Amino acid sequence: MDAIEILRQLKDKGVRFTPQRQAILEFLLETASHPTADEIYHHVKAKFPGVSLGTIYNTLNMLKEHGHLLELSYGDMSSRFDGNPENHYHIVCSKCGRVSDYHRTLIDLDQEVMEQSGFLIMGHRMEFYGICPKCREDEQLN
Amino acid sequence: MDAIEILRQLKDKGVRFTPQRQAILEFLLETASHPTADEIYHHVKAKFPGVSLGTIYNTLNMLKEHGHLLELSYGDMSSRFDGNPENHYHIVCSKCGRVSDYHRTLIDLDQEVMEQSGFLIMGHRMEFYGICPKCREDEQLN
DNA sequence: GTCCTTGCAAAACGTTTGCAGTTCA
DNA sequence: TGAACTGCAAACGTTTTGCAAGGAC
Repeated sequence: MDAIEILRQLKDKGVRFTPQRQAILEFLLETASHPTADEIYHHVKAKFPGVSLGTIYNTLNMLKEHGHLLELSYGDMSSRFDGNPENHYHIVCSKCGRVSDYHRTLIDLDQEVMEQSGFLIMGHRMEFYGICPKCREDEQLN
Repeated sequence: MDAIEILRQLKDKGVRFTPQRQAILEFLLETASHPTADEIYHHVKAKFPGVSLGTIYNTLNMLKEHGHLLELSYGDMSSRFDGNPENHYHIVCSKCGRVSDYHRTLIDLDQEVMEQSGFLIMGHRMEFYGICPKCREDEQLN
């Protein structure tokens, strides 16, 4: 599903289609880099020099509320955003902060957790923490 | 392992044993509530009226660096801290923000991820998102 | 005695809010 | 036309930093 299609669907919910939103969403869908709000801001600014950070956050929060975006936050740095929020997993480098995707079909635990906990489970997130190959290489050189 | 034992171990790494640190760590170990820094601050303040928030953060960061603490952050609120960071899982209520533990021995994925990704995996975190029983009840009443 | 830690205050940072003007439907 | 959105700037809450005084070892 591309940016235009998603925004058309959102129109039915009273969300307006604006060129800024299109640019933000297109960038999120085409990148696999889990960008921060600031990185999105600078990228969109190339096309729309007048765009503001407030608009970026406005759009990110709107997309998050409608389930088109996953926010990944880690106490020591700004949030990163993942525009492909279907169930997949992340590997976070504790040294450089890079976030990689890990593609693998895991067992479907949601149903089991729902039955055991009484929660109404909407989704899940799984993350592995470690040192990425590049940082391990750097460590060996020093 | 209790607070005193952990702090004794840290002494070998040049970390000083202070009563404030003991109080913070004791609270983290005895509670299952995943408190925020501010909640820890107010709790410790009962014993040490002069303690400052800066000291709380100082201690939390020190414990995190030494692997005695897991920081759980969620873009829309302040970080929560888990003083029992061995592998277990969380269920986060999207309405009230409460974090519950989910105890279950999962398959050991770390080794597999390590082989497939080239990362040196140190640990992982798994979280389920949904609505807790109390909030579901509240919804039905309204 | 040394160096780490504390408490305090100020600063920094990411994010949100308020508002006047603009744009989409 | 009217509600939603934009850009800007100010505000907000959490976390970090700088520094002088105090405490652990």
